[in-house]
Amino acid sequence: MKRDSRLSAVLHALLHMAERIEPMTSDELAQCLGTHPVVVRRTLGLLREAGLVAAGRGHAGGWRITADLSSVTLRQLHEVLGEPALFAVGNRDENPGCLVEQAVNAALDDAFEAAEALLLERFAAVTLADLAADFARRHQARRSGGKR
Amino acid sequence: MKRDSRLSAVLHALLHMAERIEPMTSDELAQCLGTHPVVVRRTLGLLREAGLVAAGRGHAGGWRITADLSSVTLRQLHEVLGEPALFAVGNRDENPGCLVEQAVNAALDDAFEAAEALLLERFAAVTLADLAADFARRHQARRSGGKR
DNA sequence: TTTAATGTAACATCATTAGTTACATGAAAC
DNA sequence: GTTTCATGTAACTAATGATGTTACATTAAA
Repeated sequence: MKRDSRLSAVLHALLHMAERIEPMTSDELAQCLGTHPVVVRRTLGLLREAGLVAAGRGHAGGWRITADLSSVTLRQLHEVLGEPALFAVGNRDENPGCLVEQAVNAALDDAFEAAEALLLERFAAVTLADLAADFARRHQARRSGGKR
Repeated sequence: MKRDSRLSAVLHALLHMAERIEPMTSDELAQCLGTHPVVVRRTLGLLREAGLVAAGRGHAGGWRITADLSSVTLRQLHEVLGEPALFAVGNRDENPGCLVEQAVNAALDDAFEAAEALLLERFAAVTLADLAADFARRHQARRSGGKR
C-alpha cells in the first residue's frame, strides 16, 4: 500500500508560504517539496475550496494563506483532504454474517476506534501557528549552534 | 492503497479451528474466509513458522492450533505477520534536511506514535481465548434470541 | 499406487497514490 | 491587444503492495 502523504505535504507547503510575504508559485512549492507542480495545485486546490488559501493567476500570481494560522488545526486539514483512511490494516469484511467474523471485527474495531480517536484528538490540538513556532525554534537553534 | 486484512483473516481462521477437534484443510478455511486456499496456506504458514499452528499433509491432514488460546494475543499475531505498517498516512520523507519538514514530521510523528502505542497496547490486551469467549456469547445470544 | 493434503514459486489482478503531459483559462506586463 | 506567466483540470503513466490464481513438487495416509 502506498502511504498518503498529502497532510505532510500541505503542512510543509503552508509553512513555507507562512514564511513569505509574496505568493509562492506551484513551481516554487514543488521544488520545496520535491514533487511536481501539478501535484501541488491538485492538493492545494482542496485547501482553496475550503477557503484556507487563495491562488492568483497570471503575473505575480501564486498561492497565499488566507486563514489565521492559529485557527487551523491538523485535524481540519485532514478533513479538508477528504478524511482519507488512517489505517493500513483493517477488517476483511465490514458486514459479516459469520458470528466468528463478528467477534473478530468487534475486537479489532474497538482497538482501531480508540487509536483513531486519540490520533484525531492529537491532530485537533496542533495548529499551524504551533508548527510555525516550532520551526522558528529549530531555525534559532541551528543558527546559534552554527555560530559556536 | 489496499488494506492489509491478514490479522482479521488469521483471527477468523483460528477461531474456526478452535471450534473443531479435527484439523481443518486450507480449502475449508478458504470457504469460511471467502478467499483462496493458497492465500490461507501462505498466511497460516507464518503462524506455523512461529509455532502457533501445525499443518498435517496427506490424508486427514490440515491445520490445527498448537498454542494455548489464552496465551496468544493480537499483538503477538501482528508481530508474527511481520508487523506490517499500521497507518495509511504518514510523512513524505523520513529524513528531511529542510527545517520546515522537520517541524512537520516531528508533530505528525508524535501523534502517530501515540496512536500506535495505544493500538498495540489494546492488541496486547486481547487473547484468542477472549475472542473465543466473545464468540460463544454471541452464539448463545443468537440461539436464545431465535427461540423466542 | 492412488488420493488428498500442504509448500511454494511465479504470475495476474486490483486499488490507490503520486508523477507527468497537454491544453484551456485568466491576469498582469509591455 | 499581444505576450507572458501563472493556475485549473483532464487524462494518462508509473510504482507499490495486497490479494487472487495457476502450476507443480512434496508428503502421508488409504
